[in-house]
Amino acid sequence: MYTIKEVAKRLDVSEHTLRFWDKSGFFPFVNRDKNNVRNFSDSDLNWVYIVKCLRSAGADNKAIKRYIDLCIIGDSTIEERYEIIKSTRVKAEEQMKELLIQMEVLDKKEQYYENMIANKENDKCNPMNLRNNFDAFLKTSMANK
Amino acid sequence: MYTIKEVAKRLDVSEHTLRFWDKSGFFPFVNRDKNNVRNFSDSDLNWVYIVKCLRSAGADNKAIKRYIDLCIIGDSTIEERYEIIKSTRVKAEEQMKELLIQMEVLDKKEQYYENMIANKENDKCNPMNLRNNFDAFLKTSMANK
DNA sequence: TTACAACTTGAGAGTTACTCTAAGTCAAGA
DNA sequence: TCTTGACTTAGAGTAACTCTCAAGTTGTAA
Repeated sequence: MYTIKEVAKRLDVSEHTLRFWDKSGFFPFVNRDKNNVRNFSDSDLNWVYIVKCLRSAGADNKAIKRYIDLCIIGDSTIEERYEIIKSTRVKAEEQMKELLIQMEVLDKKEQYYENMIANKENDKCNPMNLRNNFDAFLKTSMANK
Repeated sequence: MYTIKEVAKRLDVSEHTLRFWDKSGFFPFVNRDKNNVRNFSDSDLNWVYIVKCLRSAGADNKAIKRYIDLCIIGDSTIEERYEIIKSTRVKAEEQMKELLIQMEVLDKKEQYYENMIANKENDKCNPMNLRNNFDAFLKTSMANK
């Protein structure tokens, strides 16, 4: 059995978010002790992890709630649950593709700046570079006004 | 030259979001015509794309604004810009890793449901299955009350 | 020339999904 | 007994959109 703090730590989801998810009806099976404190079982932990996966793969909270409600209803809802999972998977794949392209763009930018910084270091004694630094200083001073 | 609509279409960012980004100071170079209509040049388009990359890679709007302000100041800010790009890249990589694991989880779920659905089809004439369907129907009826 | 359709604009309200704060309950240790 | 710390809820605050609306401009068709 796990407290909300332990679940937060294990699954890297904030306690705030876990309470918010609980309030949203995402954890219908989590028990409370006599002081109303949440007691997460191993299977609850698994459940929370599924919610996390769906969420960060791109499902919105409405879809997640729907999925959970369908799970509670039972076997007759398998097709719709399947559709929710499938469309979430598609969203995750789209995210991945976008991310891959965007990471390449960032890589190029990173390299560009690395070159700039390296050249600056090499040119420390170059009078033109001092001139550039002075221009940059002027611009900065003006921008800070 | 492109209108906001064309930019929205080309870069798959809504017009609303583009106006919001403009209001947030993300497009300091975009010109307007005599009727105050935005006129995006090719280099503006590129700029918007960089903003999009930074955003979906995980930079928040504050960091993006900072990055843009640094670009305007000029060469003296290269180090800080480099740090922003680098940390955004790290965020993108973390997102990727998470997404990969989560996609695997979704794949397994998807397969599980595919099996369930396939078995259901095969067992149409099995009396036990009819019994299960009836149970599911009862549960559904109760849940809908 | 007028009417309308299809654009654009900014202001500001609404939404989603957290994220944080305040005020309170409870149990264990000094 | 006091204090510390973990938990609780309700509700306010925030980020980043997302949408609605009234108003202005332009092109075309009657």
